[in-house]
Amino acid sequence: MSDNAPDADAPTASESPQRVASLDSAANEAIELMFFAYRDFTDVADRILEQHDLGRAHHRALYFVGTGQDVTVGHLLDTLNITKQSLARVLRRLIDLGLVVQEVGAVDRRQRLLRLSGEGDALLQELIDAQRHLLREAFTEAGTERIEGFRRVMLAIMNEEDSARFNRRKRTR
Amino acid sequence: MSDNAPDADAPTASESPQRVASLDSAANEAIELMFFAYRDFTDVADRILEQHDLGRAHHRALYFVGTGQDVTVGHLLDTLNITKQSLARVLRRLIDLGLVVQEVGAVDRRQRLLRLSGEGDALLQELIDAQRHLLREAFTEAGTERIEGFRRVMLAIMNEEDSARFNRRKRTR
DNA sequence: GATTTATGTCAACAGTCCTGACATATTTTG
DNA sequence: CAAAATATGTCAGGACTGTTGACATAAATC
Repeated sequence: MSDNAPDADAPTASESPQRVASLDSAANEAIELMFFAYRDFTDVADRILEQHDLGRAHHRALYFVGTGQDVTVGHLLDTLNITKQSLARVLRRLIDLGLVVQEVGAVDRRQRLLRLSGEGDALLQELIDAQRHLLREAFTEAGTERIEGFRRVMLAIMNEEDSARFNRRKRTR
Repeated sequence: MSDNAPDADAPTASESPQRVASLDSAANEAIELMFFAYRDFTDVADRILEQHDLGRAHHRALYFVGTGQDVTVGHLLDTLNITKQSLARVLRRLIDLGLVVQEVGAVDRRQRLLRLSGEGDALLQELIDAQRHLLREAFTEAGTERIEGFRRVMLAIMNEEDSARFNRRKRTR
């Protein structure tokens, strides 16, 4: 049997059984953390959306239209990872409600540039405020020095495509 | 209650504008972190579920049946926050497929105690493995010393009911 | 001019969630 | 014990969001 005495600071590639086990149990716990935290995070927005008879799909479209610049239908399809038809239904509703407006692209006239109307922006801000408020309270409760740990882990959970997109979006703004 | 450095969460009169602003921008960023990380986290399970023609709802039911003990229909309704009808459909499918079995409660014979069959457990393990693997890699990539920050923030994002349930579940196992 | 690209739309189907009503068996309570 | 409460199951019907595949138009590109 191999010696598995607790070697708390063995820094090398040698993964001690304990270290792997604790990584596993942290990961097991994290499966549930993801479930419950995400549910409650979306719930605060859902409550607002309900009042406007909109769903999560509308929220997502509104969000990425409102926080991006020169967002086209194609960009949105890419970001949301849904089909044209799914998006079309959602976008149609938002446009009919006057929350999103379309403009013919200046450079490429096939494109439809999407942006929020005043009303659309007001709703989006309401949604963002609610989630931002929840997260701010969480950061304060957890201790602001823990934000970076949260942030790095969340980034690492994303696949490359998404973290790349994420950084691209961040840089752009 | 508070176990923090004096400076970490002094919510007193001295909230500097900078501090609030950086908290806000961290929270803004976190809105997107939640979206992308959760999507990619669920994606690894979705790919497996697809092969069995099951959806996320089945995954959740399977998960909480498999990781709990003496799980009843009522418990599941409570944990999942869905209606009886939604659960019934999902559970019916899992039972018909032989992944979940029911037993009449020993103490209360109105209850139906739910547990996984061998097949059900095998599938659940496959799902858990996939997500655990993703999370382990993320922890390693982010640095294991950051797990605690992630963990605390996620716990703080949850509402009280869920963090209480969460801790109850943990203790129970 | 032919092809590709960006967008829109139609039809049809699936999964998941909801509400409300009603039925049955069992336990608890007055 | 009879009545009320509880745990579960089921039916009807509606809403939202996602899918596939086909087809149409306008504009850009080769």
